[in-house]
Amino acid sequence: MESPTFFNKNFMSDIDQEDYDINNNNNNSTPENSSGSPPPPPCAAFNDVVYSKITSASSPKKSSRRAIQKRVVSIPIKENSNTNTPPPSDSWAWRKYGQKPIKGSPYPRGYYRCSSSKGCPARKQVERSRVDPTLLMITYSSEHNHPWPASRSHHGAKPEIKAETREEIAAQPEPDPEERSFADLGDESSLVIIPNADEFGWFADMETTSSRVLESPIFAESSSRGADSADVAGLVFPMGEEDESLFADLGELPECSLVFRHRAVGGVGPQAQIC
DNA sequence: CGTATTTGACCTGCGC
DNA sequence: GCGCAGGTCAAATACG
Repeated sequence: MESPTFFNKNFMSDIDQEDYDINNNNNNSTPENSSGSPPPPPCAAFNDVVYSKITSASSPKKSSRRAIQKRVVSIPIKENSNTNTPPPSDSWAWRKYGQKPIKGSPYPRGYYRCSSSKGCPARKQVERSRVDPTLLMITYSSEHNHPWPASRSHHGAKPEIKAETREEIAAQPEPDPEERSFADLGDESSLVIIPNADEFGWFADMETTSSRVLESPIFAESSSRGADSADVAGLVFPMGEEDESLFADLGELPECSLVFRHRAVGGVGPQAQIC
C-alpha cells in the first residue's frame, strides 16, 4: 500500500555529508543542529536519514513509495584494496547488483542487496571515502521499520533467493520471529559497527594500513589474542562457537556491536566505543 | 547447471 | 526544459 510520504532532500548527500562531517572533524555541525533541531543522540556520529523514495512510475515493480532508513558506517581498510576487493563481511548475505563510478570520487560505489532472507528489502552501498581512502563507507538502507533479517547463514549455506524477483519481494514480507526492525539499528548512530567478533577476520583483511582501529584497546586485545577474541565478544556479544544463534541475533546490532568513532578533535583515528 | 557478479542501459530526481 | 548524477535493472558472463 502506498503511504503518503515526504521527501527529505537531506538524503541526497548522505554519504558525502557523513564523510565530510567525519573527516573534517565537523561532527557537531550537522544540518540538524544548524537548523535548530534537537541534537543527535550521544552516539550519533551519523545521521539516520529517513526519507521516502518515489520510484519509477513506468516500472510497476518500483512504483511503491517507501520510507527508507539509512545508516552509514565507515570501516578502515587496506589502502591497497582495490575496487574488486569484496567488502568486509557483516552478518548478512549481500548480493551485488550494481556498481557505479561516483563523480568526484576515484572510487566506484558498489550496490548490494540483502540476500539473507527472502524478501529482504535491505540494501547497502559500499564505497571508499574520497577523503580518506583507507575508510570504507558502507551505507545500509532499508524500508523504515521493515524487519531486519536474521543474519545470513554462515558456513556455506547459500542464501536462498534464487527465484526471488522484485515482485516477490514486494509480495511477501513474511517477517521471521527473530527478525528485528531495521529501525532498531538506527537507535544508535555510530561510525563503525563491528557486528561480530567471529568476523573480525575481515578486519585482519583490512588492518595493515589501518591499524588505527587496532589502536583501540579493545581491538588490540582482540587481535592479539586471536581465537580468544571471545573476550571481546564477551564485552559486547555473548558469543561462542554456536554463533549461529548469535548471528540470528545480529539484527540487534546496537546491542552487540563494537562501535568506533572518529575523534572529532585531534584528528586521530577512530576511537573505540561501545554505545 | 544453478547462482553470483559484471556492466551497459535505462529511469528518476535535482540543479541550473 | 535540459543535462547531470545517482540508483536500479537485466542480459551476459563467470564461477563453483
